[in-house]
Amino acid sequence: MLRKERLRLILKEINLHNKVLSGDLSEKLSVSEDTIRRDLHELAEEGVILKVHGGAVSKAFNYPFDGDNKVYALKAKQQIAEKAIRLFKNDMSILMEGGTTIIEIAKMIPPNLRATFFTVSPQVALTLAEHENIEVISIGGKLGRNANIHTGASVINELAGIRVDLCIMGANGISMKDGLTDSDWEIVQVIKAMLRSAKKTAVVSIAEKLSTVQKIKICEFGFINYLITELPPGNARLSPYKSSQLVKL
Amino acid sequence: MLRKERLRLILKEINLHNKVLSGDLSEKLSVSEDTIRRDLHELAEEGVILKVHGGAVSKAFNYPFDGDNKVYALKAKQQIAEKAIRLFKNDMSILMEGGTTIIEIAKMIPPNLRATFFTVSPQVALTLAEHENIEVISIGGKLGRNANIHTGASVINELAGIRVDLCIMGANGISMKDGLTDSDWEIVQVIKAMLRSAKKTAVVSIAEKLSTVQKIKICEFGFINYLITELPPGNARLSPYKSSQLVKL
DNA sequence: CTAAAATATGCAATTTCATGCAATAGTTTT
DNA sequence: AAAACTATTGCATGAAATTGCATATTTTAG
Repeated sequence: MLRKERLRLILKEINLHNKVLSGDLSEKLSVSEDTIRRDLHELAEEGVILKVHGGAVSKAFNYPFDGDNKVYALKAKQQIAEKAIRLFKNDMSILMEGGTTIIEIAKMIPPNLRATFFTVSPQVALTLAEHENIEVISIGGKLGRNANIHTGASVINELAGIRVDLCIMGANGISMKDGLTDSDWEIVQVIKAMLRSAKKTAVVSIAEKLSTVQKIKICEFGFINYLITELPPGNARLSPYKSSQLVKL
Repeated sequence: MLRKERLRLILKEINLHNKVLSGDLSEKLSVSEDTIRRDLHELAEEGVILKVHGGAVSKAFNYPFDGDNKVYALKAKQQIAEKAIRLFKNDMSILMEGGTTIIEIAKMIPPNLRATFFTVSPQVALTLAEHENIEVISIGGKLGRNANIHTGASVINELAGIRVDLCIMGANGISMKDGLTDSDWEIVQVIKAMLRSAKKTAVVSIAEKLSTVQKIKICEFGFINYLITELPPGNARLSPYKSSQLVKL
């Protein structure tokens, strides 16, 4: 059998079943596993499959959402993400909310970080799943209408049962006087539960949201350990925000 | 024999069988392998074939799909989706597994359908979320490494607590003799739990997977109410599949 | 942490390939 | 028709590709 022929069969098998094991292919195609590995390596180089320990998986299956969506204020959010990942250390457990900023953080996690992530956002879960060394646990529940966040009593329940080192959350309104606020009651309930589950909490937000207030209160600033914006920590617009334990990044 | 004539025969052979071996041709046409190689080289220069180590393959043979992130056998999966949504009625509760076929179903749900969907797949959840009138509930848990499906004890637990009208699932291996099979133990556990939670079960699969068997058994065909492929229900390839309650779509 | 599985890498045996060369066949020119 | 010339072919040789095995390393699972 020609090598090319074999490569094509492997590709077909992967597209058909979403994943293959080197051992199975070796048996089916009557070549050594070494050869299969070399084949998979080549297909992965071409970018048509995704090689994993033990075999390979279909790429289309793993990235069906690599879309065209433009993110508002992407650059600022990436700057925020760069700062946020400095808080991550090996073997931490980290709870992530949802939103475009937090997805940017998830994308930017260094590949060698070894940690456990909890999240209430399917998008964040999928983004996190692309990293080899991290374990992803979705807190499931009713998918909220407005934001793509799991909400409802089951989420609150599950969150009550976990304890993480760090919680990363966004906030729609940030002001020193009124604390963190949002406009969606369901989401506020979830965020409150997240706060209770975390030893430390970081709030990420583009500067544009500073000094804005939404209808529903999440918490006072006293509960927040880190405030991360795209501004340098010394910027005048951040000077109103201070509390005994607040660190600006 | 004229060289031109030989070239024509070689090309015909490749178009017929999608591949040729230099050795075979040498024997069949009574010329040395060197000559065959020179012939193949020339045809490859013209761009009509693809020369590979050991012989040549047809150009169309090279890659079965064109794009980057295209779904394999998309058209067939869309045909399946069209049939599957015929099972959906207002006010049903429906449990969906994951996979590219099921995502196509989720995309194709009619906008006016009013129903509750449960799913163990973040991607399916997000796809479902685009429909106004349906409620989406994620069954959360550890995100599996191979497929993007929530797995683990918590998923089994949660599934044990729900009862739905219909379960839509894929299967990697389908055969009348061995029933439904898959290759991932974690996923099989989840699917088994899904089966227990559903009053009726539909299996969707492209015809290519028929008569294939994977390592781990999910269940016999007797547990399945609907088998949905892209083939018409009367197709001969479906005739082996029959049980007292099985409906083919 | 430890043991088992999977992987990467170097190596050797085999097969296939490219190239130069000479012999032959076919074509053109004289 | 003979000479000159070009194209084709087979063979020899060294280069390159392919594959399986041995071994060291990495990854995974318990």
